[in-house]
Amino acid sequence: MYEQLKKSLQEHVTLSDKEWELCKHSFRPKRMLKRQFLLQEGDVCRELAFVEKGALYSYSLDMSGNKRVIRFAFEGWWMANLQSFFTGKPTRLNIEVLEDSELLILDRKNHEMLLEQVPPYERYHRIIVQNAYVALQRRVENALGLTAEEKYERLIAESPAFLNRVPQHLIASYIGVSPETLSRVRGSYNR
Amino acid sequence: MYEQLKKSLQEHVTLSDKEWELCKHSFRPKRMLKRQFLLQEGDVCRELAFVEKGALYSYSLDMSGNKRVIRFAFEGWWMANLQSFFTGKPTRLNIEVLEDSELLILDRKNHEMLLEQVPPYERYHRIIVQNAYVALQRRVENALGLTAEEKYERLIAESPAFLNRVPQHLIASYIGVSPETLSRVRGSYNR
DNA sequence: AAAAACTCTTGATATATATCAATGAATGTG
DNA sequence: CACATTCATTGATATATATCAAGAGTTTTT
Repeated sequence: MYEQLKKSLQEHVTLSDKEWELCKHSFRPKRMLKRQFLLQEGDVCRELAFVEKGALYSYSLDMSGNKRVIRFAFEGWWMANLQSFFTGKPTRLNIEVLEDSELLILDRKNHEMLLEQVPPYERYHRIIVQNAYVALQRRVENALGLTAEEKYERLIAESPAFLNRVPQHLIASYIGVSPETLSRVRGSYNR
Repeated sequence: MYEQLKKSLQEHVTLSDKEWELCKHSFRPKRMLKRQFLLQEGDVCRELAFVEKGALYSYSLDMSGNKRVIRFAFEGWWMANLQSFFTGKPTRLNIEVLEDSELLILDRKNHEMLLEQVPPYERYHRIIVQNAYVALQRRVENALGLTAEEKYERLIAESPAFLNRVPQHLIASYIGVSPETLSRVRGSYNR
């Protein structure tokens, strides 16, 4: 149940057994089924979720009620709305379960306790957020000013794993094109 | 010369006098003039820059040679290409001086020394990157799927300071529209 | 097994925005 | 001060992509 978490921590920092036990017991396991919501628009995000198994995605709804996918999270990834988590303000985002999942939930109090008590945990978190920032910046570069075809090519190059696990219309939303356009881009690809 | 840096640190963490001295002396001051380059495409980013005074911006060049603005940095902000800084690989970005500037430069060795030696510095960095991540995610939301007019409205709402200090064509690039379109959006606004 | 809901594809049309081009204003430079 | 750059505006046109609409194939639900 905690394999992915342990693996993720060990990839970036070294923990004593005692530190690991303290981390481990700060999380609460939670199973969720496809289509369930981890967070809904208007809620305050009070917890961080670590994905042990399965897949989640977050999105906002535009004025016409269309989903605007923000990001996906698979095994070994974190998911939350950090803005709401840190500010305590209601979120504009929904987090929905894409595949039946096993999550490890960490509430704010425990998160802060770990940051204080376990220095490698704070280091881990710095590195994780750093990496997420770099990836996100790359995404901004790919979102602005590219054609639909270029966006799709870059997705294939940079995040091929998404293609097998995520419905095409969510991919379309993620790269900021309509589902029809993505379908046509893919169509012209096969010729 | 170190006012902004001290202010930025104190906003997020508490440092002993000794820790502050250690931080301070790890930086190297550097003056730069408008149009000079802090980093050029193909270079490896080996330093973090903190802006004491002035303004910088980073951008990549698309296939047609047009600038694609990634971000701006004013007093109290950090600037670097983190991807290149952490991986040691050559950057695709240019960092150019927008207004004559006073920078504080921190090389990788000193950065890592501070992370090790000064716990509040690591905490500061975690928080800074966290905040940058939240801001960047907001930007992705604003970049994808909005009309030119909506993008401009959100920029006014969220980063009004940019408008006074940055030429309009760079703003246009930053929000991902052509300079002509931005000009027209602004024009229709004044009526 | 039938019905319902979801997903992808394909076609026709509309539209927002890029592109091309010219002009004038503002700014910097020898 | 003349000259060259840079910058913003405006018009005409082209084009990529959204939107609207229908149908076929899947998957899910009852």
